[in-house]
Amino acid sequence: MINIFDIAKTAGVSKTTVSRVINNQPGVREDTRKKVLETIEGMNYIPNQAARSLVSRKAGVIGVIYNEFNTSVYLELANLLEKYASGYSYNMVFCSSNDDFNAKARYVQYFTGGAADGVILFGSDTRDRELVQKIENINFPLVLIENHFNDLNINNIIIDNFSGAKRAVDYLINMGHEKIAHITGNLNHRAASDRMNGYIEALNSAGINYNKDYVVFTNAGDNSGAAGVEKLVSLKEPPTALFTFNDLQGYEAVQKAVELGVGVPQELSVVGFDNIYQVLRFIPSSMRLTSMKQPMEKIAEAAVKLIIDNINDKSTEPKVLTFETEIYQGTSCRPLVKRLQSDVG
Amino acid sequence: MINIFDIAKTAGVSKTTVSRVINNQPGVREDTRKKVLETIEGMNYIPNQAARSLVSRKAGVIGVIYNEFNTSVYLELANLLEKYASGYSYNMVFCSSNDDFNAKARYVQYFTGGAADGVILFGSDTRDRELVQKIENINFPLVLIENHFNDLNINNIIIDNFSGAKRAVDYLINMGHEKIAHITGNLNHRAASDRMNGYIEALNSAGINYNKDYVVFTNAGDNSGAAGVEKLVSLKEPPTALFTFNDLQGYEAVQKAVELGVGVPQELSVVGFDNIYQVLRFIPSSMRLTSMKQPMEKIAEAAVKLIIDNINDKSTEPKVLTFETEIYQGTSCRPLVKRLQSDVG
DNA sequence: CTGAAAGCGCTTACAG
DNA sequence: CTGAAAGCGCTTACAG
Repeated sequence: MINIFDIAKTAGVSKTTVSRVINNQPGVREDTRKKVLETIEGMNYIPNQAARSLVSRKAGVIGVIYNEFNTSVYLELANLLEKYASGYSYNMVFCSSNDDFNAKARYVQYFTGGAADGVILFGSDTRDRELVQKIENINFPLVLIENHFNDLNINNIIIDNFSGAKRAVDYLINMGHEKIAHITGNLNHRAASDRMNGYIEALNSAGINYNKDYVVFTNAGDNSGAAGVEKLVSLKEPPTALFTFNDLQGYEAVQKAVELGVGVPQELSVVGFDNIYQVLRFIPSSMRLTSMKQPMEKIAEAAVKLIIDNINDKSTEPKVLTFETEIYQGTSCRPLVKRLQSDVG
Repeated sequence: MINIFDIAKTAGVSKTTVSRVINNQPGVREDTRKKVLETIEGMNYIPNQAARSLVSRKAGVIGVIYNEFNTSVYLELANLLEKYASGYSYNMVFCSSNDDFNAKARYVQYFTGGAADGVILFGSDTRDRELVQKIENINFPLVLIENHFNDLNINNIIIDNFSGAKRAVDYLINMGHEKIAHITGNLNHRAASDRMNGYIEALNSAGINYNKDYVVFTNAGDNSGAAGVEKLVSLKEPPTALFTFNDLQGYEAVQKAVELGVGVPQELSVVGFDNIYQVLRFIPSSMRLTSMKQPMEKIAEAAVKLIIDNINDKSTEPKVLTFETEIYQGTSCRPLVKRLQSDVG
């Protein structure tokens, strides 16, 4: 393997000069620089990353840990993170723990051992607490995205699920709906309980009574949206609108409702959460679910800024940034008023 | 930052002994090992990755470069690569070039500079040639997946698009179809021309004449499937079956055909390529496209094995491994024979 | 503008 | 079973 000394010898200069050229530092005569660059090019020299970061004490890398690479709104986030990091001349590298705690611990050790200058931990997993604490113990730059260790006082970027859910249900209420159902996620997860509470708050604010028949508790697993809507439409007084914990349940609910002869949006308006369609936009579909959309660009920008600030000054106070969702109006909702009028008329 | 010397001093042993413990090497008395481990734990010590790889000349890392993280069948591949690498005690780290050549060059430099022991370059991009050659010049372990620099003699894992396409069209022929159309991809790309040639070969083998009206040339862009099928169904003698370059076109074609009053599969059978549904399986849909499926597990396993073999022995001859696709039978095809019989009856 | 020397934090022979 | 010493390939003061 060819190293900086080989280049120095061939170019007839010192290692120091080669180093200056590699790092684009000033104080090298133009012809010297040129000669060195030619030698580097000619000998296919690539500076050793390990040696560089060992001595400079920085890797120029931000590490991102995912639980899994899957088709979700957070896949888009990866590309955006890279884009913003690139603007700060940082490399952004990703890994997937494949939902294996040991693998995640391995990647944390890898990054915190100096392979990265900071770590972004993405996604919610209560088992992460121990790892998060380890990272904090060594005062290693860290940003969480969508995680909830509120007691830990760390950089965290979160989505305002409560307000988003309230806004979703307000949207339905403003369309004249009062019989509004909710299919929950796993209420042990913060996102699910927040969305559930937003649903309740919207009803309360509008003076609509909470009807326990209209709330279907699920763990957000496969088929939970379909099973949920099946229960709801079989009620004596079925709801005219439905807010689901996420889009998967929303799409499932739409499909199942139609199968059962309940038209969407004619007889049932549906609002989901996440607007996953932005990831799936290439899949043609006649139905576009109305949903709450997360501001991915802003999230990526903030995450990168936060981690870099933390890298540059390790004594900064941790920040918690909250982002609001906005409604995407698809084709799965319609005002209730008009139907009542035409029924009367 | 606390280092191996701090641990050695506190534990009352030498750095060498600490190193042995860190690396699980034999030749350390059990109580010594225990004492060292406790010291490491108590002082939150994490070995410096840069120093380790500088001296050991290995990173324990395989780098994977994507053009972009997006919702495709190759997203699943990422998780599988991690899984297999993990089995060999390698970390698998990923990066996205965001389709920016400079960014890709930066990541190549990063990995080949010692941040990784080998690189897997994923996806087809003719601009990659220069980078591939650079990596080859320094004899750095490299595996391409689905790329086609046939002249370069490098490790490559490819899908047999020709045979796959032939098999797809054979499937339609065996159902009694003869009027079989094809919507192409961008024929400048190897995958597209191979699939096109497989289509032709299937027709030839069955003694069916090539009908140029049945072939719609596209660049596989948005709406190419919809536009293609629109042309086809307006022919005097419209085809009874369609093979599309990929699933996106397939799904588009199905939807557009139905919109135009052409039932799928009643009046038109459609076969796609890639079986992207395995990535999208959570999206409920009443239609499941029949498609050619790539053996992702085998591809991931082979890629990891190939790169590790190359890391362990840099003088091995490059291998080109070809994988066959298999048909996934969805609900978008049906035999022509039955319809003819019922038409007659 | 250029270079000699020290040192980053480890692992690896080597010696005992 | 344990440790002293050399050295991996760089960058960073420092000196000139």
